[in-house]
Amino acid sequence: MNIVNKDRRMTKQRQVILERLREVKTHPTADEVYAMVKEDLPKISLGTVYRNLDILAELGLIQKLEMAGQPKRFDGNPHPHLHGKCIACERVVDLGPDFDFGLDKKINGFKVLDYKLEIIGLCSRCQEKENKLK
Amino acid sequence: MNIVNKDRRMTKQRQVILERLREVKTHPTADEVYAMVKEDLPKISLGTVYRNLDILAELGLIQKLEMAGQPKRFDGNPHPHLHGKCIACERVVDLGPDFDFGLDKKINGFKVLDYKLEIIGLCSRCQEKENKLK
DNA sequence: AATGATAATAGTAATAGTTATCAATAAGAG
DNA sequence: CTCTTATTGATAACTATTACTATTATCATT
Repeated sequence: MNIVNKDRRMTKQRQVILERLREVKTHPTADEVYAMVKEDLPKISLGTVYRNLDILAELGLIQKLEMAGQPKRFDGNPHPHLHGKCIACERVVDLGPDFDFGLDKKINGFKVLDYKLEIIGLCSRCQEKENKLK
Repeated sequence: MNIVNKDRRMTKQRQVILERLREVKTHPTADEVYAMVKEDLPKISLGTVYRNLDILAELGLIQKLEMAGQPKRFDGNPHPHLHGKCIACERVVDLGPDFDFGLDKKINGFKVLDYKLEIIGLCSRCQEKENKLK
């Protein structure tokens, strides 16, 4: 594993968290990751999960999604892409490549360095359900 | 006051919270609103502030800003507009009218009903400071 | 393979922000 | 003025997350 350097060690816990997160296309919360990983490592502690999710995000191996007013979610795919939050089923789904919002430009004198775009709506699955009810 | 209806009463507390929030161009947190309002109503409780901020937002008289990973902030201006979060001074500043992102369209089958755009960068004040240091 | 420095762990306490509970109070319709 | 009940202050509870600490495990160096 190439994430090992003088400051970081690859522990079993860190490895399993990363593997598990990569296997899955949902965007689990720390609690959900905890539940998933406990299947392999029943003795792992929740603090360890939080710590490692932060470290893995810091290393750029995963993504930390901070949705407004909700628990953070984690994405095994580290490449930036757009996320949609379904108001019906509460799932967070991938919507493909992010917009090129354009960084380093200015809006009203404010220098844009980064941005977070959160799409809220209905996933295709819930739209179908909605249509059947009519 | 026209906010009064069969379910809502205009209490002194609610009134002061609204007035105070309207006077100010910052985007205070619930705690900060609490401090501001206590000047007029020393006996008000924090719970009352939270409750009324929610109700006022629900009535469309103010805006609740849910920034990713930070305490909620409140805006006395209920009209949608873009906000920028300065990474240097931590202030939230108004950036003028929001983009017309386009609602009810679909992205990859996902029906867009709403969205939240959060700009992160440097406010003009902090850019000046930065330039002086060079 | 054994050693040693120290990163990481499990378990738990602590914190921040927010929401819920409830008896007492007060808005405002009649 | 009276009555209904929304609202309040005070406080407990709750959720998500971070901090603390003695013990354990990784891994570079022997």
